[in-house]
Amino acid sequence: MANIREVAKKAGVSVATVSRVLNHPQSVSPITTERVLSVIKELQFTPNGLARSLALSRTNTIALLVPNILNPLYPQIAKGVEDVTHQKGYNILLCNTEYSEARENQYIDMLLEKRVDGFILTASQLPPSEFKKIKEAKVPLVLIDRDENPPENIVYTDYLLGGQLATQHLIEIGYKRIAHITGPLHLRENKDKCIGYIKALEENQLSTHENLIINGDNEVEGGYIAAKKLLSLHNPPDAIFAANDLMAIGAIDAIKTEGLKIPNDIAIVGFDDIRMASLVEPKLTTVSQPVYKMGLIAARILFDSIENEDDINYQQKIYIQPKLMVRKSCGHENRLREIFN
Amino acid sequence: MANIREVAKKAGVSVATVSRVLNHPQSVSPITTERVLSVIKELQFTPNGLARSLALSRTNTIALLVPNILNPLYPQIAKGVEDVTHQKGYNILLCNTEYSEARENQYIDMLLEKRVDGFILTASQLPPSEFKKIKEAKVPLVLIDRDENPPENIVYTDYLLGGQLATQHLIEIGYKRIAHITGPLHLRENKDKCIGYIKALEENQLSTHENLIINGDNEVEGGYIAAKKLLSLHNPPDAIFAANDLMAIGAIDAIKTEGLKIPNDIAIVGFDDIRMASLVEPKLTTVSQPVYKMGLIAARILFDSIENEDDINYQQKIYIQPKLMVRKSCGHENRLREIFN
DNA sequence: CTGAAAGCGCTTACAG
DNA sequence: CTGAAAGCGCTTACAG
Repeated sequence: MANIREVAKKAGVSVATVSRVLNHPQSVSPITTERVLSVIKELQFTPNGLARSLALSRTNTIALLVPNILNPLYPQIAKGVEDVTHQKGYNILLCNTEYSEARENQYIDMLLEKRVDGFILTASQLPPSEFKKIKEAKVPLVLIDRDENPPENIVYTDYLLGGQLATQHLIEIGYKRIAHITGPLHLRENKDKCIGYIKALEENQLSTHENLIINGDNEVEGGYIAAKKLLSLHNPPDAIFAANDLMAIGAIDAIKTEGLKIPNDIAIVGFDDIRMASLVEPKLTTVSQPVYKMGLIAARILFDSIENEDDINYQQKIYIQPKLMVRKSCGHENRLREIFN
Repeated sequence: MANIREVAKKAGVSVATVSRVLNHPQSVSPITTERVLSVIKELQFTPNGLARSLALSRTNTIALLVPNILNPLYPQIAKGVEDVTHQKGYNILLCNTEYSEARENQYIDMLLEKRVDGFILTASQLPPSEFKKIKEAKVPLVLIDRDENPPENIVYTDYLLGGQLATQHLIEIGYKRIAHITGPLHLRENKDKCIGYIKALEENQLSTHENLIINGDNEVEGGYIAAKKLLSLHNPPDAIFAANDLMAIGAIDAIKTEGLKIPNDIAIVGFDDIRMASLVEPKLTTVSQPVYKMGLIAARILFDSIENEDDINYQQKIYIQPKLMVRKSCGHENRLREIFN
């Protein structure tokens, strides 16, 4: 492949001039520019971005780490990030951490070597000490749904509020024995949802029952298994709040296979509002977070940091308000009817 | 950030030795190695991958272009690619082309400048002439579901067979007026599905009706709209074959809002077997392609090419056999009962 | 408006 | 086992 030297030679100019034609065309005479451009075309010269990045200390590439691209949440975030990134002329290095701290760490090292201009970490598992590597390399960083509250740029959904909203809604409809299927509890977002759930119960003088709180894995299968367990209780719940939609959908499946009706026999509320939520039967009442927008926002914050290196110590913290999407699975219609009768 | 020169100085060796410790440790004396390693740790030296790549002409990065990461097919492909890629110590640059030839082109130029070691293009829209850019740069390339049959490495599902399988199945159950909602017809895969559909009808002496073939957009919404149109026909179909599951799910939604029962009033078969397919009500009969595996295979072929540069002219072509997943939405159970009664 | 030259930070063939 | 030096392919401050 042709390099800048060959272009310069063939055009009868210095490599400096070729470089200027590419980067600061206004500083080169039109005649020269034209000549160089035609040689570039003739030789099909594609400038070497590695050399360029090495000289400029800028790669126009950012890293996006997600725990599991198969969870429909993350493609939405990725899309949000990409829409900003593309418009800025950047590329995204995408990594799946599989919720593994080791893999996340390993990827961060690779990415640091590749000199990415910034990081967006979602649901990061890393101990704060590990962020130091990134900070010391002076690479801007944005955390989405980090399980703590470190001194970094963050975009965080108020999951505690979300858990409250879901539970409060079920309480208002009239349910008394509300179960909760949690996500993996080492992630703060899941702890927060659970705390919100308990808080709502307590605020309404409802007692919490330990056997009504079951751990799930954030997957359809986990929701299925958890719901089966709940249904086999001596005193089964009359409603379930699942910490994500995937589990809620698994729970719906389990409930149906037991021959029970939703919401008549048991109500269910999810979390995330993935597209599937409004397509299952009955349509799932769930807590919605603007995931695509969170990707957008995270990317914008990241570029803020990239473009203002001086502000390295200025952090932006965005807290997202989740919203309840009332559909069919919570049975609010039936209950209203009961009340009116 | 420390560079290799500072490490060398502090360790009292040459930069060559530091480089060797990093890349060929067996060629350096244990004592020296240890000393260098400790300085590396002390200085928190992170080797500059750009410089390394520039010297080696290898970036350990491949590009993956998808038309729309929000379509659940593509995260599965991405996962397959990533699993191989991670194990090889490579990273993925992910790009969303939005089915736009311009955007795809633009990304390919950026990626070529960044000197990626290989490309995986899914559902590429590019005219063959554009592949030349990649070929001339001698960058290995694998196409997944490319809309033609170019002289490249390809992984292609036999969509024509898939279309036949779906339609044949409906015919065998006993349906006579089978409609087809197509995907965008400028993509070969959608043409192929449609041809398969027609072929199955013809092979069974069923006539095709132009108004039973409706264009869709591969999205839930498009399926919804298309189904509405079909239902409003003077002589509506008794079964629908949708070119993808998203549209099939949209169609199910439309059919339900019309107060019709699936499959009793009208049957439906989709394509792709996305996870949602087995979670909607009724569970969707669909044609399955092993998408994750296709990602794996594509990545393996790519690494074959990357690791055997000499074989640049040797192309692998993998044709994937789709499989029919019979569930509830096609009504095969009801029909069987009819036959037995 | 243009060129010569230093610099970005690595790797490795060659010589010892 | 180790070092000096050339090379990878750019950019830009400096001088003209």
